[in-house]
Amino acid sequence: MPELPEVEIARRNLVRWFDGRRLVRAEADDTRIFRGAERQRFSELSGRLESLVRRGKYLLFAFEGGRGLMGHLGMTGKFVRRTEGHVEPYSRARFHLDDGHVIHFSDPRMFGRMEPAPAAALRVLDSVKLLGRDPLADGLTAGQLQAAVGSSRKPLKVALMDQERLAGLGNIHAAEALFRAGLHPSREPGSLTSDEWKRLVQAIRATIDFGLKEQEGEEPVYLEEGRSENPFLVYGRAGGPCSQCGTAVESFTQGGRTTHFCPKCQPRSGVHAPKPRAGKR
DNA sequence: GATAATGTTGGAAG
DNA sequence: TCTTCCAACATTAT
Repeated sequence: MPELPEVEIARRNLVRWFDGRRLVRAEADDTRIFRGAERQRFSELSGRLESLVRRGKYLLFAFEGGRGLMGHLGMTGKFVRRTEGHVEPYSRARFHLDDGHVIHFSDPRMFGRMEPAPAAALRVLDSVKLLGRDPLADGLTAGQLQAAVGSSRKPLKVALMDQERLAGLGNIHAAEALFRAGLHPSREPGSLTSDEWKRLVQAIRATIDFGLKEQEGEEPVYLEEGRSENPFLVYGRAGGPCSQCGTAVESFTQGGRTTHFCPKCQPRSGVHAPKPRAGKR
């Protein structure tokens, strides 16, 4: 369920877990997380973790000896640290460290991905090289946001989730950022005023900061796991009161994903009349 | 049982 | 060719 903040927390945890330690054995099950990649090269990884870079929702591992790994958590992937001998459910790949710990890549739905590649080649992997600016790693100004997203003719929220325009926002955090900015998800990117771009860039920062605070800790905490209440401002609150004005939060489908918004705090000004949707056959 | 879920991709349809 | 839509991936939770 990882979007930028969750992946960044995963990165920080991994850096901490690897700090001062050596990878003594890497092994992975034969599952679809490798897609077309060469799984056997996963087991060639070893030694110190020299760098771990996050680009959007992707993690780029560089190990001693120039070997590397691209990782993506998909919808349900996570890295957890266990002691040697523990059986981790849905563990798909494992890093055995020299301190008795095993870092598992656990992913029940296997939407995540692993691709071993020379460390120097990671940034030019097809899926990585096309990524847009990363708001946290690269910084983001209102002008840069406008340049990246303003030319899209898709609805604003869909454009924000386009990883080639802006890397890292997913369904939850795009909705949250739009709520914070008071912008309707269906706004046309080209119609935003410079004041609205400023509001949006600040909202994106606030959303990411909130997500980082929300997720920090030893274990990845996802919404459905032991989370007593929904920590988000609008996401998942359809039918409930808006946290700001009390109006009922609404939801609709956009770009194949469910979008939540407050009709009062996020007015439709500037929205084109909704295109009549073709009925399904 | 039906439905939907924090992501990405590939192919069909327009 | 470009854009849009949708199924697929595999599992859990409501």
